[in-house]
Formats: sequence, structure tokens, C-alpha cells
Amino acid sequence: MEKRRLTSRGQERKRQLMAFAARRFAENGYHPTSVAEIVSGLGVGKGVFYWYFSSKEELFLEILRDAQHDLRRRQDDAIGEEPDPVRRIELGLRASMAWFAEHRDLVNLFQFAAAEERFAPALRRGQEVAVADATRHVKEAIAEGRIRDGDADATRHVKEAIAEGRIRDGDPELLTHALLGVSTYLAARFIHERGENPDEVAEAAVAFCLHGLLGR
Amino acid sequence: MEKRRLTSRGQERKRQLMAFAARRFAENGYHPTSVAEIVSGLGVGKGVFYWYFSSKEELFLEILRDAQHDLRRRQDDAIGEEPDPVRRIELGLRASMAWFAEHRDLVNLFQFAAAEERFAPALRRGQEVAVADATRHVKEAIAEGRIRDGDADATRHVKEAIAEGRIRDGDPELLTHALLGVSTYLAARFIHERGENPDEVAEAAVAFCLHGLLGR
DNA sequence: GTGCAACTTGACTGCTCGGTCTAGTTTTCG
DNA sequence: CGAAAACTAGACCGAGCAGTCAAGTTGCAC
Repeated sequence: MEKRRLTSRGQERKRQLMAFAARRFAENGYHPTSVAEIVSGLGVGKGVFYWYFSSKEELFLEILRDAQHDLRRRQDDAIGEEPDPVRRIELGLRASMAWFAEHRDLVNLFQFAAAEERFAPALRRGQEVAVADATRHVKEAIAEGRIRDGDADATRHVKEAIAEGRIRDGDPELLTHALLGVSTYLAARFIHERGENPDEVAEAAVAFCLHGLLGR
Repeated sequence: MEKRRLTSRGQERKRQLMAFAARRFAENGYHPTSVAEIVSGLGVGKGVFYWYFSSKEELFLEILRDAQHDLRRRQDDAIGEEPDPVRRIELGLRASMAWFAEHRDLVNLFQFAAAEERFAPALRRGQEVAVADATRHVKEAIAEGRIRDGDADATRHVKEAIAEGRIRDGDPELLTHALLGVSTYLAARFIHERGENPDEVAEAAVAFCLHGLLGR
């Protein structure tokens, strides 16, 4: 992976290629979108593409990296110096939903990457740090006694499960992934698919994640 | 879409093709897996493929339909005649997680189909009935006062949102999709990726969906 | 202005793809 | 049996693919 020196003009070209390709990949799929289509869509020759990227796959990976980096930055900015871990989780959730709303194409690329064995490892590697961070907040909330540790008034069935040790109740990493599942799913269905108000959906997501179906 | 009469031998061949293709699609991706690879993997000629399917795309759609039908049957069987709507939700969730655990390849295909514009509509159409069903249980639970309607002791932030009418708290369909997000995500990460015990993960998923992070 | 690195072009290559088609073989059934 | 229907093989086709390359052009440093 040799580095090239790019002039500012070159950097602009690269950004153009990545932005256009991301849109086409999302609309049309990664495989069905050819390099020829990407370059002709920008009105440039094929040589341009292979000047900036060594392969179509590398282009995709670079788009992925950039997107993950941008999302993470947004989350960090939103959380800031907030001392309350539960509130940090909420802020991160809202920031993610807002980012999802603004970057429909990139969310679609995440989804594709997760499904394709070839790209899944790269996706996971990029998410690891963010997940670890969120998990830290969850752990802290548990330590402060803000998150149930399994002794609360659960349904009979859940109580039995805890009693029998069949459940690692309050496993921080599992909870983090549950948050991820709720936010990505709700963003896809309600914000992207139906065009609903991102703030409203975020509100509902936060409420569900904090209180579940049964509320209190 | 003409129908063909198939002998029992023909039906067996068709099943073979679908099963093998599903595995290859999941392992290798839909586009990168060629028809030639599928037939040679089964040691048959290309004519066999196009005798049973009019195109590669139709094969995929048929696999999708079958999988959705099978999952739905599993959910219905699990729910049975259970009168308690909350318990019905729980049973459906558990049944889904068990099915996900057993059909990793098909779950991957769902994920791919969701990401590809070309297949997403078919996926959605198949899910509609199941979602409508689950939503019915949620509605019933709300009607029985089992599910929060927003007056409960939410966090300050959520309370404000409700007061300002910014949140359709307890929207049944949104809650259904939140359940879907949690179950598919946790299955992918913990059961498929890390090989954890499906029952344990299901237990944790149920607990999260019913009580959220804060439990109480 | 000279020279070199950054950038651009688009024809071209070798290959693989989804799908067709013809010439069969096997099964079913009257 | 005989004929029709179900099934199979695999050579073949035109299209389109990712990636290469030789021949430029542009812009900046000196």
C-alpha cells in the first residue's frame, strides 16, 4: 500500500470519485456498478480511476473507512464531556441516528459490507473501537447502579433464566450491540424507507432502548 | 411465470440446486457466485439449471421466498394459542432467534437482499405479513395496558419529548421493528460470529426488549 | 524555459459471465 | 411397445468486465 503525493487538485478528484462511486454503489449495488460507469459518470477516462485507486475493491474499502471515521467523529462530538454515562449513551444514539439520516448511501454500504464475507472483516475492524467505547459507557452505568443487574422485577420467565444462570444479564457488550441493532434498523425502516422525521424516530429509539417494551 | 410439472426426482434436483446455491451465495456473495460454479459444484450441466429456473435472479428470489415462509411457519408454531400478547411476543422472538441460529446462510441472504435495491422490495413484501402479525400483538398488549403509553417514569429528556408531542410513544409498528433490529443484530454478532449459545442470547434479547437498558 | 512529477486519455486485452440451443437420454403412461 | 414429456449435457455466443498501457497534457519548481 504505497502512498502517493496528491496535489490539492488531485485530492479533489479523489473525493469526487469516492462520492460518486458511493452513490452508485448504494443505488445499484457494488458488483453491478462497473468502473467504466463510474468514470464515464464523471466524464473522465479510466486512467484517472487507476491513478487514484489500485482496484475497485480498494476504492470501496476507502469509502468504508472514511464513512466510519466520520460517524465516529460525530459521536465523539455529541458526547463531549458529559459526565452521566446513561446520558452519554443517549447522546451517542441520537448522534448516530442523525448521521444515519444524513448518509443514507453510506448506511447502505455498511449493510452491504456486513453481508459480503469479503468486506465484513474491514467493517468489523472499523466498528471495534466505537463498540468498545459505547461498551465503556454501559459498564460505567452498571457500576453506578443505573442499569439493571438482573435483580429487578423482570418477568417470571426472565427471572427463572437469571436464577438458573442461563443468562449473562447485563452483559455490557451485548447491550451495546442491541443498541446498534435498534438504531440501524429503525433508521433504515423509518427514516430512509418512509422518510419520517429523524428526531422523532431517534426519540422513540432512545425510549425503547432505555425502557424496553414494558416501560417500568 | 409459467408453472412446470415436476416429477419427484425433479423436485429433489430443484431442492439440491437451491440448497447449494444458498450456501454459495452466503459464503461467496450473490454476484461473485456464477451459475457455472453452482452447476459444476453439483456435477451437472448448465441445462439442468435453466430447466428449473428461468434466471439466476429467479433462483435467488425463490430461495428468499422459501426461507421467509419457513421462518414464518416457525414463529406461528411457537406462538400457538397463547392468550397473553406479551408472552406471544416473547415466544415469537425466541422462535426467530432459534431459526436464525439454525439458518445462518439464509440470514446472510436476508441481509444481502436488504442492501441490494433489486431484491429489497421482494424481501419487504415477504416480511410485511409477519410484521403486521407482530404489530397486532403489540397493539393488543397496549390495549391491555401492558405496554407503556408514555406516562411512565421516563427520563427527563423522554418526558419532555412526550409532552411536546415530538414522539409517537408506543407506536406499535415502530416497536415491532425495534424488536426485529435487536434480534437480527444479536443473532448475527453473538450466535453466528462468536458461536455463543442461542438460548442465552435469546434470553438476553428478550430481557432487553421487555425492559430496556434501565430495567428498573 | 526546462524538466520532472502529477495527472489524463481511451483503445485494448484476456477473461468470465448469464443465458441459449441442439442433440441427446430417461421416465411416464396409455 | 411407442410416443410424449421430463430431464440432461456442454459447446457456444455476445456482452461486458476489471485492469493495462503507451502516448500524451498540465502545472509547478528552479
